[in-house]
Amino acid sequence: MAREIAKAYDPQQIEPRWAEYWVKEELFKADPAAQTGGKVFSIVIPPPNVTGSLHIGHMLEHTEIDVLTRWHRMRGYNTLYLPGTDHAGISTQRVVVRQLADQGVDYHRLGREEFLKHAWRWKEENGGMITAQMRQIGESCDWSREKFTLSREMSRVVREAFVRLYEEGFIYRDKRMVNWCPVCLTVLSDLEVKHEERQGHLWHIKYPIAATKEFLVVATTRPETMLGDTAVAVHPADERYKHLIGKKVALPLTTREIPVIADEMVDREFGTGAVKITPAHDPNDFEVGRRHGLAEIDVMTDDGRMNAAAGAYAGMDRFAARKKIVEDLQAQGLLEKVSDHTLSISLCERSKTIVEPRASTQWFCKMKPLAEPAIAAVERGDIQIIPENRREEYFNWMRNIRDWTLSRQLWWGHQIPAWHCANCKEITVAREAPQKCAKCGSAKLIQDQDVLDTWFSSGLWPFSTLGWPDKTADLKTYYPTSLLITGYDILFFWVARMIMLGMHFTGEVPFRVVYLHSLVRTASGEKMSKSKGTGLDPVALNQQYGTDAMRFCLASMAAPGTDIVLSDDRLLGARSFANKIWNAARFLFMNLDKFEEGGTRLEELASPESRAKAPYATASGVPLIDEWLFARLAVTIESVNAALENYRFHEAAQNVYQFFWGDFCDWYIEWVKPELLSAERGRAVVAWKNLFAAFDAALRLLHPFMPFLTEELWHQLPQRAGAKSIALAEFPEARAEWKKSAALEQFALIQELVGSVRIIRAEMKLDPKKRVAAEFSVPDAAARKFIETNRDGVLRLALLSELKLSPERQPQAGGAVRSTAQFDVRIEYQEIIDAGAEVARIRKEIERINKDIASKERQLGDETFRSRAPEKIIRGMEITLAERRVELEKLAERLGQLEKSA
RNA sequence: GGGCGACUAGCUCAGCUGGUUAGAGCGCUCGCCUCACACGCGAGAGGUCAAAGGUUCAAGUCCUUUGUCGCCCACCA
Repeated sequence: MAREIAKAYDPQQIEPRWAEYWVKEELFKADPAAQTGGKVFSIVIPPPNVTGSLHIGHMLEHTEIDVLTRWHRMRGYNTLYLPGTDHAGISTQRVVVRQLADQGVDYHRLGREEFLKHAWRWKEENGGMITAQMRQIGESCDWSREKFTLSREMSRVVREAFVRLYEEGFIYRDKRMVNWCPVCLTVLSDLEVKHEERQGHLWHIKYPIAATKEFLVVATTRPETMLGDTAVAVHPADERYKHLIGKKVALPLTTREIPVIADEMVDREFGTGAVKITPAHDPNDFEVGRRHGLAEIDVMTDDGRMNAAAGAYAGMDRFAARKKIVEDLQAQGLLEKVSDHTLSISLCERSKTIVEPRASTQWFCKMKPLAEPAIAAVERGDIQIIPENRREEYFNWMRNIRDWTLSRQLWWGHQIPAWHCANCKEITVAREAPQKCAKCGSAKLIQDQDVLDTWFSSGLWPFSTLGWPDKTADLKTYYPTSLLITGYDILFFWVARMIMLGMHFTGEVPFRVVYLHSLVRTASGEKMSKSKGTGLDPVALNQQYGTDAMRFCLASMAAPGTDIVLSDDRLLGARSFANKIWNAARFLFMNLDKFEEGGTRLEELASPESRAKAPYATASGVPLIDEWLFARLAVTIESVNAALENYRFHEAAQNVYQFFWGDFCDWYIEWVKPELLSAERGRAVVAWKNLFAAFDAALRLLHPFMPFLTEELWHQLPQRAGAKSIALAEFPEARAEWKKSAALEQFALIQELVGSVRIIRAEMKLDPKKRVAAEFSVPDAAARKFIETNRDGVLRLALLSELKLSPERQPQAGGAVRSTAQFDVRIEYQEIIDAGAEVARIRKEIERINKDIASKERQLGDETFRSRAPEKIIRGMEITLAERRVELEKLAERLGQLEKSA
């Protein structure tokens, strides 16, 4: 029965149906009992960045993940998603903090419990939204697992990991220089600090030398920190200052006197060669201070204002204080000069405020010993990093790794499992809250208020989600996982730490392959970001183009190594492709009744046994066109598989596109149309069977890329009883009996035949409806034979009224002629063609061929080339050369005729 | 200061381990509303592969230098 489907593909009508269906039917639920012959594909999924909604970057990532997962699933793997961890903890907090601020609530005063209530509520609401959006874009993963993240179970895992690392001596507590954000009121890891070049000043300040009228001039970019100076350092070998070492200088604006010390770290060339030392506010100075036993005077408050130690400046904002101090110094004549200076400032990645280096007591993790095995694993190839060039980046960072600042002064996150004794200050690190202090027995224990960097728990994800520290069946089956896909921007934040922690705790790598995808950028090349307002909204694009189009577009642009700039053009192209598929299906559906009248049940054809029978033969064998199409299909399947195996999504997409549009639609459907409607029943049925088989295979081939569209069409086609989803159908196999290279060559010649007539028609500006007679001269007898068998198709596609075949080289003049090495075609037509243009064209062509011939003759005549080049290249070149010569000869002949008749 | 990447048709980009006439999509030109599709069909124009050297029988592809743009890392006051 003929089926009506809409005239154009409307994603808004189709797509919403399926996302929920997939999840409801639990199509993507891992099945450890599945008989997969040990074929397991487990994939670690990065978290959606829960700052409100998805952005287009997620689309790329999840398209890649989903393509690979569906592809594996269709090929009989037991597949498992490990949904990404909540690294969004901090961004969640940021959003909630902002919202609270809008309501006039101070986050820091709120307290942990109260704040978490707000944060959880927000996360419930928005987490649900994210899940819905993920569904909408075709992600079939069950995001409810994400709730695991901050659950009690996860806390247990995090504590376990923390305590173990502590007991093994990796985690320690220390006072040292850290990056402090005065707005977020927390310490930041090095990775959370961004650097920026800014135009600043270098203030030269005169420090009076005690008991003299002299001054020692120091240069600084941050005058406000001078209030915390506890020394001035010079280079020990600096002749200018040697005599001052050990002397004292008066610290201006204060009553303190500070020593002049000698330290190698001073660069004699920079500034004045004398450096003020502020151990509490500068990393270098901190080191120097420790070496020389200097006091560490912190002159600032947590929120970046001057504290009591700053004397008269107490209470002022650090930048206001800077201004005032400079003014005061000037007033006292202690400011020698101010010069311009370009400096690199440190900014908090989130609040964009200038980070204040501060000495502070924090929790740290020793990284060197964790990094070593992680480096070795990548060196050995136990973990493969793709693309290759990121390996170096990984090594570079890992070899220069520094200890990791674990603690954060936030309410949101996993609280550090350490308890401080109110009595004796002893710290107890434990899995569960201890009853009393191990040292003094006091019961007055207070848990450390700090939380762990979210990347700590994220780093445990590949095994914590599988049940670690217990030895679970999941862990055994799915760990090490097969693959991690993520953006290269979190290689260090997340990937490196998962490798280090994974190897440390499980003794095995957490994943075999790390595929680092590109970042999607805006037209102006910026990284897409919500906060900058440069992100494309996937939901809006969804409305505009459809998810399948978006997915296909992203996949086709996902060449590894370079970033992606998304454009409307590409999206439109992908939408057109979706529409093309839809319409090809529409063509099938409109004529289904004719097929079914033939007595074959379509649903029978959809069985694997029937699929093996394609292509079907008529009484006279399998038609060339069908052999050709299935040969092309086999080639396409093979290249798609190869491409996906190597994460070359763009190649896979391109191959599918080319096959479906170029081969299936443009040639196959056009060619078999009349056969489908043929009065000859048997022939029509065979044509339909093959068309159906090919289309069915093409749909399955396309499914990983365009899940919605293919699911819809697959359901529209009759399927066997109990068939649930195309996602569970087999991915097409490149069957050995499909690979007919002869058919590929033969049909290629026919395509050329048709093409050459079309060229002539276009050049002569023939009325498209006007059929003309063509004369082909084909010296090769075998070729003449298969052209003869396929005469009808050529007649139709080339719009010919008549087709003459001769074995002779075409001698006659007149009409329009086109030649290749294999054949000539001549079209007789009374209207005179533009002889001048034709002559010009031929001359140009001759020139090109001449060049080519000359270059090949030169190479083939070269003994070194002949002795060194592979046989295949030489043979190929000889054949091509022979063909070129024939072409040249024909062109010259034709040119002669034209010139004679002119 | 280190490290990495990009530079190929008007535009956006492919081109994996060097190998016969460098590709695609969009745009443009010409002709078509041909009963699946104008989100379409057929044809065409358009490139000294950023520059200069080098290695090689052979270079868009490997090496060196230069230029332009971008990114990442780095505690120089």
